[in-house]
Amino acid sequence: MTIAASDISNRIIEAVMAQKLAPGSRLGEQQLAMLFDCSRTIVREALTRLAARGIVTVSSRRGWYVIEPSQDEAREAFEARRVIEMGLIRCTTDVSKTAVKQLKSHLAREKAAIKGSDVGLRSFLLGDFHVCLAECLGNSLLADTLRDFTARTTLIAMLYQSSHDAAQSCHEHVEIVQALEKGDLVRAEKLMQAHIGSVQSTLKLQPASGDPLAELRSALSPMSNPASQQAKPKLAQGLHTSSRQSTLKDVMKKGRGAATKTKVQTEDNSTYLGALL
Amino acid sequence: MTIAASDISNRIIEAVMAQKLAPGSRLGEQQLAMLFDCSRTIVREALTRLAARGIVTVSSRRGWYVIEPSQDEAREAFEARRVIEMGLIRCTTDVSKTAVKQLKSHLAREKAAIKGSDVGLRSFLLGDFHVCLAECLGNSLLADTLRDFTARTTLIAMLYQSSHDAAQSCHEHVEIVQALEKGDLVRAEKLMQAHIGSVQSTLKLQPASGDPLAELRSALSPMSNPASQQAKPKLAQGLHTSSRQSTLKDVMKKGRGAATKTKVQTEDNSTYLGALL
DNA sequence: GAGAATTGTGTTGTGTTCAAAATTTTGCGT
DNA sequence: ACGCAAAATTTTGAACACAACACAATTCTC
Repeated sequence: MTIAASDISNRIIEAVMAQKLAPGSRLGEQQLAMLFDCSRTIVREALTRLAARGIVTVSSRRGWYVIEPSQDEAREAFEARRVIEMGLIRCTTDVSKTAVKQLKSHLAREKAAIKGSDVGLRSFLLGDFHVCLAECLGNSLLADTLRDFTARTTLIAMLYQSSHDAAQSCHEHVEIVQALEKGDLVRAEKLMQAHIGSVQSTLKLQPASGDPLAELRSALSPMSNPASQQAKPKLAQGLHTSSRQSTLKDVMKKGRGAATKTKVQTEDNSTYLGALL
Repeated sequence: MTIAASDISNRIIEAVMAQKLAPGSRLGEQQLAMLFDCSRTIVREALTRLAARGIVTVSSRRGWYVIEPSQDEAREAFEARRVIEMGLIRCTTDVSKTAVKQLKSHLAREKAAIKGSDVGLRSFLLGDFHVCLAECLGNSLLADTLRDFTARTTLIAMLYQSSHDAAQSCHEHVEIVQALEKGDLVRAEKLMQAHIGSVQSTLKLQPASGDPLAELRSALSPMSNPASQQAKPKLAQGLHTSSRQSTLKDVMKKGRGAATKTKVQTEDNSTYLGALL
């Protein structure tokens, strides 16, 4: 079977949740088309869907980019998640055995990922827990919504340099599941509120100061340890790059019709969007 | 300015909320393109967006249709709305003066529409109240989500022949706003729960019986008053129609390039998709 | 006359083309 | 070396053409 639009959008969502695509990353139609070996039409459909879900935006005749939520949007996203997840637990009457089993299985994977070295998988699983929770509580519609919102908050965490600890987050998940298993829904709700709040509180949100240079000033201030770099620039590195496109033009000039079947150097593309593979 | 994809999708959403597009309605790309005097490409983008939002589906090589939620999806949709709207009120600390003012203005429009004769406007406003509420409580992200969910429940109400009364619904809205104005959030939350529950409870959901013919049996049973027809077929009438397309083919055969600018008989199209105008 | 095969028609799926706009590069003058 | 302007390139926007498919109606066969 050939590549479908949903495959592409799913991969992009996953890459976002795995913090492999930073906010503001460029998603060129041509590059994605070459990466997935399909035509721009398919890519366009995938990106259009993602735009409707609020994960990417298109700037007219400039290109598609992963969203960069404003501070206000960040607040709304966290509030939305709090509303949904607390409401979900509140409207739950009882938690089935199979649900608990599934959740515990998920927790096991989280723990394994935290011990392991795959940072992307770790980030993905920590976010996916909330989606899984909604699914286990029997509402796939809310699960889908939460997936989008979780991807959004992941981006926010990247953008505002969240310093939240993975192990702590996982432990809070464990406690929530424990409360759910016991049927203590009130406690579960409180724990969830605290959990989301603790993630949100680690964001470095600037108090809307009158100084527009505040961000630059703090970013460019001399560091105590010059060897270790900040988190965000490291991630964005190699994603924004728009140089080294010598092959791109050559491939396109090759003629009509043949472009589709041409197996272009995937190695070269992986430099830009390898996060999706 | 020319027609944009968002215009089309907005119009479709509004038509759904106004019960002018029944579940299962066919949305032909060509028909919409002619109706909005644009190319299929634009229509396609609009429909793709709506598909991502769960309002329409595309059946491969058969066409685009307004969704027909299953009973399970109906349950999930109402539950999702309950979760979000109750959670929203629960997470609210105080309601601003301007918010109350906006809500009251909305209520006034609702009352006017109920006295008036525009059934579409009435239906739209009754649904839009919930979107407005989320917006007034300061979360446009949830407002957008609620818009989709509300459109969905509107379709469900059409599909399962909800017998809910508009005046009662409006009165319940009034009570909710009153509670919010007083700052009695606990009462507002309870009222909201009751409100959504009362709408949901009027649905004619079949108890999952072992008899697959139950629906047909009840639908085809002899009526006491043969003059008055059921609600749903009346609405769907003229929307599903696929005959009388004599002009469509002629227009398309007319030649290349001229199709875009051709002002085809809008009167004829309005027979099918006039709900969007 | 009933059923199967076939043809016809309409509709979406996908790739390609051309144009417009924005960005980057290049070149020139100071 | 710097700034500015113009050209070249990239990239999306939109239209279009054709292929693939589904459904309906017709015809053919038994």
